[in-house]
Amino acid sequence: MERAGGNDPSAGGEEPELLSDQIRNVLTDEIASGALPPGMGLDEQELANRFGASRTPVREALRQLAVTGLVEIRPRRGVIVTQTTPERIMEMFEMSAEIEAMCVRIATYRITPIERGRLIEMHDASEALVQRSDIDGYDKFNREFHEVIYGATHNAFMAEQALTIRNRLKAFRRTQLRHGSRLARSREEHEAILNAIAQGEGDEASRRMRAHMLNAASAIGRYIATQTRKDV
Amino acid sequence: MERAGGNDPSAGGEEPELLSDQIRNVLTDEIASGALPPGMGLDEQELANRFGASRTPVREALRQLAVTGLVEIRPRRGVIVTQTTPERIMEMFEMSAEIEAMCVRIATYRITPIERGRLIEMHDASEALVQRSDIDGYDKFNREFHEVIYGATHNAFMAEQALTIRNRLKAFRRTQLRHGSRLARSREEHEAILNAIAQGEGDEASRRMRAHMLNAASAIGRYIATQTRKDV
DNA sequence: ATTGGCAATTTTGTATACGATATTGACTTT
DNA sequence: AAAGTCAATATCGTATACAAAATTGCCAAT
Repeated sequence: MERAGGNDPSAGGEEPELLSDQIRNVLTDEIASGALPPGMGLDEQELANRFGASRTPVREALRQLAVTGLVEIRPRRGVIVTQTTPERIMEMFEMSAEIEAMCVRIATYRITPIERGRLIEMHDASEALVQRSDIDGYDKFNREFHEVIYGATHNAFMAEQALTIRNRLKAFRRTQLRHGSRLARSREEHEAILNAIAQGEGDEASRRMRAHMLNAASAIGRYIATQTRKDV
Repeated sequence: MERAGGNDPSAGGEEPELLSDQIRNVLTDEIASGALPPGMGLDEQELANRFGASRTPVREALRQLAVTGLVEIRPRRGVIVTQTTPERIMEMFEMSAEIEAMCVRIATYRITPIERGRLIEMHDASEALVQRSDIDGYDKFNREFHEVIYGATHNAFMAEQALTIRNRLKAFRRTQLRHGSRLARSREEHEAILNAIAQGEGDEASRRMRAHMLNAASAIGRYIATQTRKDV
């Protein structure tokens, strides 16, 4: 999606940060983090006051979030944080798993030695994180690991889409790797994937990636099943 | 993307059509159809005059289109229709092919007899369209055919995403099936896919779908390669 | 003739204003 | 007492107003 869902203040061009963009980014984070829970109504004037701005940039931000699906706009009835049912969350996780599987399959056939080297290097370094049970550190590594794979598809559009979907799931992945055991398992799965890549077995890498993603998702799924029951 | 890129005036709820939504839909179509060519600047006041509205709803529409990637906003420097390079178009086609392949694979394992019956029925009816060389008719059938497959994944989120990507490629698929021969070939490929589905061979259906999509894309690719060279 | 800088103009980004629709609460009626 | 109706209020959608930044055109200087 271009620089869309974009928290992308990089891109050398040195573009000015518009108020509406800042507001959009803050709201994105707050929704993803759960600070603004699903179903909560978002009053334009109220948000405007909070940000010290007028309704105009707030409105623009909300409209953009609606395209992403983060909020829902009912004409003349206000904006609410999208209520995501457990079923839909599971659908999103499945989609995410399939996308990752797709990416790794293509990446297997196109990855360069340099990229593969970087993956292996990152993977090696991750062992220390597991032993330290450094959850936040592993989380960061994990994200980068998957992003390198996106890049190795050498299809920028695909990489963007994959990242967009992954980001969209961030809100629900929050509670994910909170067990050290999952950390170690995750790393083993990464290794299995890397082996398949090294042997040029795209389909096998794809299957292992799908399993990897669904393993991660199932833990969350059990949590969500109990957690979101309240507002369904 | 929810009801995002959404020309979706259905959804029983009977929501009022906002000016900003109407403008967004019109602009979407005009960009997709090429009436607003890539690189063209979009002046807010000018558009407002054209639609007999003020700048406010026009701005909201443009901001939403930017999220989709149809237009590009350079802060304080105006809005232009996104310049899509031939490379990127090919990337989008590849992504589309992979998504379709992914969907049909999952659909193979989950499709209901009723859904399969509908696919076969549509496929049978399409023979007449081929013989008549009814390109527009076949185009419509083709879209529905693929949408039924999306639905058969029984993953609404996946179906939405697939449709969003497909719609986004509409602009570049315009010149596609302009040869009767491609029409017949397309139908044969559909049949091969249906056979794989019938036998429960998800991976095979997936491969055939990928080939089907890439066949369609390659014809366009050759066209685009010559056509878009002007503005690169 | 070309390039550099400056002023005028245009256009964007944000703020404010206004009309219309939905929501809320009280009151009446059964 | 419960339900329906109507008025008051609040909030949304759009229009207009204003300030800041970028583009454009002109003039001068090399």
